[in-house]
Amino acid sequence: MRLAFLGTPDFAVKSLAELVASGHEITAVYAQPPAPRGRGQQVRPSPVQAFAERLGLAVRTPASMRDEAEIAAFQELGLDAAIVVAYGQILPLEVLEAPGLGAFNLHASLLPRWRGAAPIQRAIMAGDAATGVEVMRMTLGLDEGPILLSETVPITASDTAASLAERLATVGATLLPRALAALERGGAQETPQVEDGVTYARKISPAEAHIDWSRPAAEVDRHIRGLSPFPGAWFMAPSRDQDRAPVRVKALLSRLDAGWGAPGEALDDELMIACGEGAVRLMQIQREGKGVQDAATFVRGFPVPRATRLA
RNA sequence: CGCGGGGUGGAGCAGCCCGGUAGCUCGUCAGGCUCAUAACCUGAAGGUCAUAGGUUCAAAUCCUAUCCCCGCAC
Repeated sequence: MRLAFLGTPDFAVKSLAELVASGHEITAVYAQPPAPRGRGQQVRPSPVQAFAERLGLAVRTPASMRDEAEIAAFQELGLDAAIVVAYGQILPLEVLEAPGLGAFNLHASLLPRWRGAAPIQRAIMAGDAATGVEVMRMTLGLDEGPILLSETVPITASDTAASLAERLATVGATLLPRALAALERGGAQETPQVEDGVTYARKISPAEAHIDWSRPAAEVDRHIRGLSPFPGAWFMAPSRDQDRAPVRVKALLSRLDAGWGAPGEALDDELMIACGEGAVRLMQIQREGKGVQDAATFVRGFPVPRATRLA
């Protein structure tokens, strides 16, 4: 089929790769414009753009798909279908209706649960036992279109947003060629979303990343894993010298542990921290301005002895 | 010229502000203890303190330049 692929981050790269591998003609790849990123704030292309260019695909990076000329150019492509995976822009109706078969989106949740921007993080934070990926037909409403294909993916107790996203991206990528194959032979079944159980996955705000040790350990643990690695749940740890300012530290991986104490109190020398109920053990740590370290390495250079109070 | 942090024995860090040649936790090696051990005890090896200049009686510590590394809200 003659396709356009719209996507931006790493999550979308596997999908594009699968579509290419399954022999479809990728007429154009759309990605968010290159933005200043990383050290030196150099302008770098997004993962999808970089990948597409390596394959020699035509890439367009319009600032807005609402632009008249962009819409016209898109309509000129003569597409059978458009595939959208984490593109990062709301698409106007003209774009959704331009391809003969329509536009389809890969979404990382079991709709109608977690419509919106941060479904993976929200699913972990909410303690969902499973989530999934779905291919749906795009409509004007936010993630409200009918579902073509769906695959459930369990969430484990050691999943972080990163590890779960990795699996979802892999599974999701395999769904796209299947959906297209069904569409091609006219056998695609589109099931409207149920009205019940609609939730919205609000964008993660930096403010909510601060760990509240007074919450139950299960919640703290999910909070840490759901926000890992981005933006990273954090807390303040007192410096070795008392007269030095406390240090901001991110917890990137944790697990539940058995222990009780005042919220935020270290219950041993190895980062078992008391919560409102129970305790968590921090497994992976990142100090302000530093790289990621496992707990043992971190503690060697930054002791957090029993009875230390974290905030 | 976007911003910030850093380069100290194999690892992670302290020491630098208030100059006087190096410390902590771990690892390694040897010996001991133990039924045994990643546990414990004793001892040892291992560092031109990123590089090059400068100031000074004296620099990891102050000044200058260079190289390299790390982190920046999707």
